[in-house]
Amino acid sequence: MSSRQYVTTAIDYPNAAPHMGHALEKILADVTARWFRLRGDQVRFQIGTDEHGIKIQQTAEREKITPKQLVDRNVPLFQELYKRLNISCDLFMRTSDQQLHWPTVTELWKKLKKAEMLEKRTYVGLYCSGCERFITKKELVDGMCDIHKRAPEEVKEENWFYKMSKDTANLRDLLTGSWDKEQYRIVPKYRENETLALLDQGLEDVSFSRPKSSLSWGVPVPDDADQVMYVWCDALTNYISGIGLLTDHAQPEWWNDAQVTHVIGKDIARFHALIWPSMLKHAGIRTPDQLLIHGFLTSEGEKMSKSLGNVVVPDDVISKYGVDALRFYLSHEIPVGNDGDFSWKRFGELYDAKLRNQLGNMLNRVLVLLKKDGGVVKFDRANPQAKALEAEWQTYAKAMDAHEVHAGVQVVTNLISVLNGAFNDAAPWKLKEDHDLRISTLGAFSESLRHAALMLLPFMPDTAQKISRQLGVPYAESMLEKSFVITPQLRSWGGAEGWNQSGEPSILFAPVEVEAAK
RNA sequence: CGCGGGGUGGAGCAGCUGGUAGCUCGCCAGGCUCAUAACCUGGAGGUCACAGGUUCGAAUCCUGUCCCCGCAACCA
Repeated sequence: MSSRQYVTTAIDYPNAAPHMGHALEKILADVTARWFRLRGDQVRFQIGTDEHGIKIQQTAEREKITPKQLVDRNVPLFQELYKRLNISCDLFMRTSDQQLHWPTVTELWKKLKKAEMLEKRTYVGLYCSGCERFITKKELVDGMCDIHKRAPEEVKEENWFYKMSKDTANLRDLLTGSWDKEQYRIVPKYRENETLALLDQGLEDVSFSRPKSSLSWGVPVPDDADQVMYVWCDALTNYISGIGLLTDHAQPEWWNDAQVTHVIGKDIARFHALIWPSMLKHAGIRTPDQLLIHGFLTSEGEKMSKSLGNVVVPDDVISKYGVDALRFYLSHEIPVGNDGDFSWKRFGELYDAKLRNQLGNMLNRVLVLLKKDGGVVKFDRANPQAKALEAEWQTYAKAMDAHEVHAGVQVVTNLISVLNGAFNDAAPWKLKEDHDLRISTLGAFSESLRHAALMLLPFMPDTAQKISRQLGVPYAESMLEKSFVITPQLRSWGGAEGWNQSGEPSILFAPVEVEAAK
């Protein structure tokens, strides 16, 4: 296990406001990054925006502003959302950043050219003015664009092409075995088959640039004033421009001596699995280690779309239920890789059942009784719960290491459920005569809750801290720092040193009014 | 034969490196009363889409069939 971790997400395309899908990816990546830190790894975590391209250019034209003005207006929407979501990134990289991003991109292009992977060709394609893009022969129905019912025109243009077809065999080796001793793995495993199927068909060379006349908003191709880079060399490169590779301010330790994890959506898996490692390899840079692929979100069982009017804005959810409830929902409900659904009804159910009635109430039951007895935290070293917790920690860590986030969070919800049952059996409120037994019983439950809070730290950092504060755990104030580590000591029974007094109980998750059905 | 995902008790889902079918909500009956009208226990309810096959044994692997949904239109 590497002790240095570099985690990235896909960079978002800011030609519209962010929605729930963006939140899903960042939260998944953040949970991963936080888990790495908590287990003691050194972590660098980067997100950002992909700001170039034809769509941005067109949207800007429509709104009669410059592309620069458009992105400068929209990018803060993303940055503010991620701040609210508690995304613990170290850098937010913008591809329009000419100081940080462009030098690496330009240098990478030069290297690929020197490696003879780039070649200028005349591209002849069928252009549909309705789609405003080139379409393939396969998409034609009776020689017409099926969407706009009109015949496309044949258009020629000069493009730089990247000779990816040469790497078909190498990439298969990389993904299934190794290529020059380097390995690149897709998680979850079943997503790998999709990519391998593409390899079976043989890879085609990919277009890497556009004439300036059709795309002006982007990074200029070096030594070719008429061409602007297309998305691949520009956007993918953010992962290494963020750490300055190929420049004089490079921090190569975050690439060469780290485990590199790219967190992305299933739609762009093929580019990250194929083009990206190929580019790196030919530029003399090692390939990444793993691709963590998540699915898409539907809204109330249907595809999220503006025309259906069911696009869920993360801010609405946060305002109503709080950030941690959203982080919990997305972590708990959606197995990594699978598609998931956002439903207000389900959200409310989960909030009430798991967070309010189970977790919040459990904490309150213990602390209120404890307070009546003066809040002294004292418990026996030997306790049946200690053994059980050890097993829970193992299951939890195993799930988290395997990026099975939903399984990890379920370890905690199960634990809380078991505690509620055990609390009923122990019935400390009935132990009126036996003061010592009452204290040690309540102490043991407090200790179990301390562990639960530690396990919740990657998913719901603020809540984890609130619980710890209410319990009066001495390390509560420092547990949100990036340097905080869940040591073997901390995860052992009675591992919180100097803890002997509980804090003030308060409501963790308040009831939320459910609006009448519309 | 485009690619892919899925069909599991009333609803929504997990399980799918094979061995008595789990979870949340809802329903019924008890218990408790420390707690956020919260908590706990028990129960009713499923031939795990269908048909074959492999196996001592399949929701879980293989083959075929039937449905549903994504990807090509803002959108991860």
